[in-house]
Amino acid sequence: MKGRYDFKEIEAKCQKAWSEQDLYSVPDFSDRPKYYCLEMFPYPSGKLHMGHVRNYSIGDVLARFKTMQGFNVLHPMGWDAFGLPAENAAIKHGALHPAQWTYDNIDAMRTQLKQLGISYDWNREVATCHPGYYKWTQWLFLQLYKQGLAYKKKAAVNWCPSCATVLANEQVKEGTCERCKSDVQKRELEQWFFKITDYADRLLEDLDKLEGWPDKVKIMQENWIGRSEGAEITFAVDGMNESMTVFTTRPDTVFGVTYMVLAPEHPLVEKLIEGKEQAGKIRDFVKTVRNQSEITRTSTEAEKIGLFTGAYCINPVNDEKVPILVANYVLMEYGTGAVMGVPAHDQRDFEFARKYNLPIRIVIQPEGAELDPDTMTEAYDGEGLMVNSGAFNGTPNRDGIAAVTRFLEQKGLGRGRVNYRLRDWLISRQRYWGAPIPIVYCDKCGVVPVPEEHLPVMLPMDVAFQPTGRSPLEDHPGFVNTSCPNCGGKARRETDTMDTFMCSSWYYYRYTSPRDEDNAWDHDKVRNWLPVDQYIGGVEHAILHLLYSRFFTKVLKDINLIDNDEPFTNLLTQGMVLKDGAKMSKSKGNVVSPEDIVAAYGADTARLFILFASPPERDLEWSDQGVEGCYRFLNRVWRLVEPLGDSLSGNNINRPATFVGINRDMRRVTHHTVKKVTEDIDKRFNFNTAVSAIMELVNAMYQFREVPETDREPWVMKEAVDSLLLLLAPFAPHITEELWAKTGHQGSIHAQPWPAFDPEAIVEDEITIVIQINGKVRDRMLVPAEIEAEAMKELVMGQNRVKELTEGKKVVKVIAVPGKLVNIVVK
RNA sequence: GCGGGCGUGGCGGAACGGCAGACGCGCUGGACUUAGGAUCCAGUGGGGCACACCCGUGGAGGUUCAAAUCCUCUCGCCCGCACCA
Repeated sequence: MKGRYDFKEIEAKCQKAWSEQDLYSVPDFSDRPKYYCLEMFPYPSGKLHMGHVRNYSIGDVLARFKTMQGFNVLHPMGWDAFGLPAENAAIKHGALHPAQWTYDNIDAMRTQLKQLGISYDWNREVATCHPGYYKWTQWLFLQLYKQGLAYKKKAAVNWCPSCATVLANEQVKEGTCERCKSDVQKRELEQWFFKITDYADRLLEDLDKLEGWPDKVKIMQENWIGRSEGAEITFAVDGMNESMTVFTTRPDTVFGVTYMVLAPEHPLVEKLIEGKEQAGKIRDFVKTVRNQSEITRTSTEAEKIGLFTGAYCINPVNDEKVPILVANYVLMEYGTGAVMGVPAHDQRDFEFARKYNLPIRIVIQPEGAELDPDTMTEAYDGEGLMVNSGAFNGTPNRDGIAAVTRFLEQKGLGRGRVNYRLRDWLISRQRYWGAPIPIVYCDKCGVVPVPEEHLPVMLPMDVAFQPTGRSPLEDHPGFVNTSCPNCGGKARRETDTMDTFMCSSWYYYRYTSPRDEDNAWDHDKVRNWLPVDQYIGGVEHAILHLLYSRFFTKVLKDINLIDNDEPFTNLLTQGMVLKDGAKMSKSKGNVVSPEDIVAAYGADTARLFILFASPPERDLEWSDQGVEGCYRFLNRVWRLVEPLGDSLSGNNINRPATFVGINRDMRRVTHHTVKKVTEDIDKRFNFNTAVSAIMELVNAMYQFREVPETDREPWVMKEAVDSLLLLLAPFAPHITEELWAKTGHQGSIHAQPWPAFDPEAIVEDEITIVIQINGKVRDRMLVPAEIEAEAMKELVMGQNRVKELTEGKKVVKVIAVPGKLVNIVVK
């Protein structure tokens, strides 16, 4: 027995060599076709977790595979390095600056990634908290500002009391902060927004172009954008020079309006109640609702409460006077903040009307049934003919939608309108550790964007971190006080920083020009590399990061900074890593540390297990015994290949003219494995079955080795060994590199071309087919592989066993599937 | 409530509508050993003396010569959204 598999030594040696040779650096332009393989960059939280290992192992297999297939592969890594944890750590540990904390973590995690042997081009590393990066984040803000896509407005926004900052809608999950789970509150604040709603339609329509994205993600984005077609209708307030406009998807039911409802925050409320006896009660109600957290406010179970304002408005289609209410279930943020109540045909309105004894009027009558407002138990939202609707009586309601809209348009009281659930992206954050918004406020000139040549607006390092709930920047006079770029007078800087999702919306462009000091990126390089061919990451970003990135890309295309209109051609969303059926977490105490696994078994084993245990989209159940199994497999490979040394590398190994018997069989397995592994990686991302196939190859090679030496062709063994190492290389890059050298090859295995299979070698002479009688397997037989259906039938019907089993029965039908089976249907 | 996904051995998981359970783990037996938690060989869905045969992919129907796979209904679990007018 020669040397054993010493993964520690091998992995350290390989990583050193790769680094010294700069093996994974990639030129921007090449004769080879380009392939951009990208994994979502991590937040440098401290150390890698198994989810990272899975994400980056998947990406690395693809990157190495595509490189071996002859592509010029861009495979970069960086750090989503601005964010709250750094700042919270500073508040907690006083002495540690967020920058220090972040860069320490980056160093630790970079080391870990290198220990995993991931083939990144580290020359392109970026960190979003570096001034050389956030200069361009700020620059991009200015570009959006120039386009009128960045604006400031006062609005009721989501406030997380624990994170002490506002949040975008996308960052609120079920009324709670997606980061810390605190109940989110509503606050009336002036904040910076990006006009993502301007792109709602394009973001929606272009989902159809994304054939390489999982349907699940596309559906989630579609639902999030939430397009709905309908109409806006304006109702005059009775006796006042005011009006209220509602959005409805059912203008065909407008004759059924029996009341109107305003959101508590609606500006009209105060005007309507002023001087009325209800005023006090309503003001109290509005106050109570406003103080409710998002979660109680929007819960489906929350009781619907409404109060009559004392005011009425006039239904424009029939001049009826209907009461105006204020109710907690109407949201100011959606539509116009006001709705019309049609209890007969909307379930919510129905329940509300029953509760408050509001009239119910049928205006859509289904065919073959008679709705009765007094006896109906739920709203009817199906189709039918319009009734009680004046000139529209008898119109099918589907036609009525357009007809009523047209009628209102003619009278100037309404118009067709498309509404979106998507709201503008709130990007201000009242926190320190982020990119400062490059805006200055001047008493004379107002809001002034920082001139591009003044960028970056540096984030000061000398700030005090106190849990005050205010951004430390506010208390930093040196930062706040500045001069107006316009008039030179005294001015104040914006002290809010940008949402970190802004930093991550464009990093994949920066990788093409990571050190460019004069441009966010080089246009030619971006044109060459983008879009990303394969993007890999967790499904938790289905809406957030992936929607923002699509938005950014469309804006950048519109201002001719890039040519692509979608950022990511193909998307792979990997499943979670579970232990004992649950997500790994400190609180559950079921965390398996990548460091421990790498120390005990090596990076190759860790990678192999994670790829073998489950297909990538599915959740993966961690198994220590499964890891053991992969470690055993690599040892098995080692024991098979290592003792051969360079015995197969000499010139004395000649290719035989023909292959017969056991040699032919071995070759068939080798070439079949090449075919299977290639297809599993390339077409299906089924790394688990690819690894299985490689294991089968190894099993076959062990069998082959047992054959007397006189019967074996060394050339066949050499072919099998070379193929095995090449196929395994993307999965287990270190052991294969070492064995590649030991078996007498020159150069890195990772620079070799991917093996091709010979279709001739896979061809079988004879195959076993299945004989079924009435669909049940009854026998098998060996037939020539190329046999036709008719000949197959004849052969099968001549079998003794078939004769026995069909004796005395009537053969109704015989189905023959060449290469597979014959099914005899008997009675 | 709406939308999406998933249910296959003891476990992770394989199966272009065509042999259910590849591969791995675990388990059982054997070999080699001072030893075995190394390695190698054999077996391993259930029933059954059986290499006959029967049953078997959450459940109930259906389509088909043939269904884990397609269709309908149903149960269970997971994920996303959630008063969106």
